[in-house]
Amino acid sequence: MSTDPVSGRGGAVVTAAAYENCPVTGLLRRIGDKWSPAIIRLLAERSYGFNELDRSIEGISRRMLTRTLRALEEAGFVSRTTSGTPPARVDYSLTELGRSLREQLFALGQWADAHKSGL
Amino acid sequence: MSTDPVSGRGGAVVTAAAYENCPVTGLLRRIGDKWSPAIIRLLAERSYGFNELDRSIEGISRRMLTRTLRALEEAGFVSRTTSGTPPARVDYSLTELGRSLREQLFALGQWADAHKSGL
DNA sequence: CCGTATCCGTAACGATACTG
DNA sequence: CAGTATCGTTACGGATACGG
Repeated sequence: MSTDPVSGRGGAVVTAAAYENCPVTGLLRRIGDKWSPAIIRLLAERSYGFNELDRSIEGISRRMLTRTLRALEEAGFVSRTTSGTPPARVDYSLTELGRSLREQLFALGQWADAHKSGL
Repeated sequence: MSTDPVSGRGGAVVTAAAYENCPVTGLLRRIGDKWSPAIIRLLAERSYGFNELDRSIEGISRRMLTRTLRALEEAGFVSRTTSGTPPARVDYSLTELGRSLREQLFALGQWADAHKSGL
């Protein structure tokens, strides 16, 4: 049985404790920020350097790029590997978990595209 | 071909215009707020009244319940039907689109449960 | 029973300048 | 190339009180 309130097996009341630990809610809040989808989408094809990502996502600031990458890394979706002395080269890529997540988002995208709602 | 940047067919650069119109991003930001998942989860089983929802979701305020319901209604996921004179009775339930979304979230929940990441 | 109005604190985000 | 530091603005969310 799932511990997930959103999976619908927690009784008739959504308790605060169960909701905080809900995997779906946690996931949605993590990738529901402004830039995570764009980063995941790009890294799905190949690995990127920092400035390269910056240039590839119109409108993002380096500050938010750093913060979002760190968050995705902490969640286990993105891996960061350093290489070389100055000029430093850093490689960002999706982990196995990240690629798995990406497939889920792709499926969600198929659905969203088919069911254009009030967006 | 999808217009969705996250679906991965928009070229090597994520433009601001394409990103704003991205169905996945829009969807994630809409249901990635604090209370939408809880509401959707409850309404998936049956329809609820306002105060009934309020009591069923521990920690939510009436203010946020109202705002979240309005947003979900505007997106087409929730329907709101009034009935009767004071004391007014209002029924909230999932639309067909909302039930469809719920299934997607359920699938996402299965995945999240199976791939416990750094939550 | 079903909300709205107001106020306030926190967190997200953006702009800019600076560093190894 | 790959970031950090600082500052200001805006969005999100909670508390409380009031009205239909």
